[in-house]
Amino acid sequence: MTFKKRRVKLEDIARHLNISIATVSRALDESPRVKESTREKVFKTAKAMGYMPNQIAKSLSSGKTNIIGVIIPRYDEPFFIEVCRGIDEYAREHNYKILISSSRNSFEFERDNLIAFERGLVDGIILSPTHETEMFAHIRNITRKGIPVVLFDNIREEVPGADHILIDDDKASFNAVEYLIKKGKKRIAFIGGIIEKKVFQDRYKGFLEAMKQYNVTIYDELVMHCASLDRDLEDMEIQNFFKNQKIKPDAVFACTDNYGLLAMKTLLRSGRKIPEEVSVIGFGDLGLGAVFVPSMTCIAQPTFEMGQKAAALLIDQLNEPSDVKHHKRVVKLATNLILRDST
Amino acid sequence: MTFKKRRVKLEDIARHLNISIATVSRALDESPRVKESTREKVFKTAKAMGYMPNQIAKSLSSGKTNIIGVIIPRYDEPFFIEVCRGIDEYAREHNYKILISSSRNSFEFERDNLIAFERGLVDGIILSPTHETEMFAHIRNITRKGIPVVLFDNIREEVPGADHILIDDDKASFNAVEYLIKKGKKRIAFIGGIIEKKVFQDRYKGFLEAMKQYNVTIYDELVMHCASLDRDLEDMEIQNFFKNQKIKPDAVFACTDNYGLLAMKTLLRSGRKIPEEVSVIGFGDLGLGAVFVPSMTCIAQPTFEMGQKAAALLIDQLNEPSDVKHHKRVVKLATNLILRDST
DNA sequence: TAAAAAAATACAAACGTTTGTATTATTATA
DNA sequence: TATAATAATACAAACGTTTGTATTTTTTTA
Repeated sequence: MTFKKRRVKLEDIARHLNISIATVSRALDESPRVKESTREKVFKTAKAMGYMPNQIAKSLSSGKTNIIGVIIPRYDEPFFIEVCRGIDEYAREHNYKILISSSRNSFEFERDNLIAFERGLVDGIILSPTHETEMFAHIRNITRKGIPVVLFDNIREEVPGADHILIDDDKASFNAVEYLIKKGKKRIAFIGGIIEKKVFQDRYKGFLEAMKQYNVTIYDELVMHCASLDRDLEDMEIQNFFKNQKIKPDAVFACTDNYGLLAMKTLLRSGRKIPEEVSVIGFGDLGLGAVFVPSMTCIAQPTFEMGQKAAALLIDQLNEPSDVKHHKRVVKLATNLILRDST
Repeated sequence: MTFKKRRVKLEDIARHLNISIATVSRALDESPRVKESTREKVFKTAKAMGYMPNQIAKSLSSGKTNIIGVIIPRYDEPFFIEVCRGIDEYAREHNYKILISSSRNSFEFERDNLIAFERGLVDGIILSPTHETEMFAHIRNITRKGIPVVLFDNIREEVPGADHILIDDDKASFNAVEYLIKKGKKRIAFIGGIIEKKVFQDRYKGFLEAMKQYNVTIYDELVMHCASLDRDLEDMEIQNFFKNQKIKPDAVFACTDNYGLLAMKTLLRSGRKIPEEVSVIGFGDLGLGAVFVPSMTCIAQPTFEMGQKAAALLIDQLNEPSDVKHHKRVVKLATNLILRDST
């Protein structure tokens, strides 16, 4: 007998106890305005009738949904998932839920997602812009409406009114490459990512700076920027990169941990010895860098903390009285070079 | 000047054009009940005033949120993320959003999440039960209220009214182990997962069946069930497993791809040759099985499709007229043994 | 050109809460 | 015991839509 019984609402409780809806509402809120005995009766009846508050009605009435919208470029990137975990953890502790949307590396999707979020479903937004995102007008539109926004990871342009969280990619790369140079490496290969992406520009910059500062020759043949957005294609690209090199690199600096692992795989399969003949450093410590044989040296980012911090900044904005002019904050997080067997 | 201008609503458009709210609403809906010229005026004004419909009000009025709630045991498991991607893809195509919540491998959290979803925030729920989930009463509570539910992956008990999606774990394991046996392996090690989890019980069962059917000796020392819920601990457990074995396995069947990779890592580091001395098969093809050197043979599950199917079943339930008695469906998906260098 | 039919629009209730204000019931004070 | 103070409750508007029904306007028909 699948007869769908109507949801119990405040009115039902009120009618049953012959009191007003307002009193029921206040009783359930433990307001001091209702008599102890009434409150007890209401609780008992609510439980007996299986009352469940209607979140939507609550939200409409209060103007708050307690949902944070999160937009990331892709799901199949442990970095973003880990950030989401951080956001989720902090959010949950503060009574917020998160609604994750992928922009699928597309500016169009990013904008559409943003517009969807603008319809009052979320109280605030945490966003990691895609590499396609050149114009930030769509984000400014949101902040201008007074909707709190926190940006992270790939920020090409600062948005007035939004908070920003970044990694010092430039410096992190510099340190890693410097480390290779000091180990005596002369032919250092660089595997970058989509060059339109600010983080990859910065990592490249750090590489260049270190090479120049220590006067190490940069071989064009040993520099590539991965353009693929798909795991399988990345693999192909990296294989091709190493295939016909006349100069054999004695070190590889890869701008993601996946690139690092793919490089190691390709090198090992072509018979090269790691780290004896060639060292490898990856960026990020979420893939299987620690499990790979040999394990991979890499730059660890505080990914989870990044998410937590993003959530913290957003919720902080949400708690601001609306007449306070929000002061834009830029948070820079530090990285950490983890030495393993590949160097 | 951060003055928060009030959201534009239907009323504002109505007043501006001196027509009724109902007409504005219908005009924006392209209802045939409004005159062409009126519709045009409304659209123009809406755009000019920057109107954005209020999703919450819409939901309250229509009784639909167009949100699907998804509960998974953990985020840091590529399997679940991939399923979520599948759900998201299908959902998005059908104008639904997904709200993901992690139960953190805890029954308590799972139940709490379910209760949160019961508050009318989501139209339906897709859930993968934790290993702790023995009682399914909390899920039955939901279906009884007429809220559509689809379960996947770790289903210990069928829930009346819910749809179920599973993998034929038993058979997949049987086939993999049979493959090892036919290759002539005599000392096959088994690395299982939390034994409370139905999927791991089934994978173990498949292993046992194959071993018995072909009369291969099962060495207690070569069988373990990983109990950890944390990546680092898993690593330790597996290292310990191999450490003091008197019998050296000539093959390893691991119940997740991560276990498989950890096993390969441990074996390689202790100087064993793969596949010459020992073969390894993993379950799942989402980690770096293809990137590892040597690459890992594994049982591939249609993870993304699983998510799509789950969303499809759920949305199908949502579209059912509410008086139709829903017929519970059980969908079983097939797996595929991918041969690589580790065997 | 008046009545009937059709088209366009307006009205008002509903969705399930919250919350400010008004009212009633209770207790304290003189 | 009448009155003031306070406690408890009820009323009603508000949140921003949707939608069934009533009303008005326009068009068609005789």
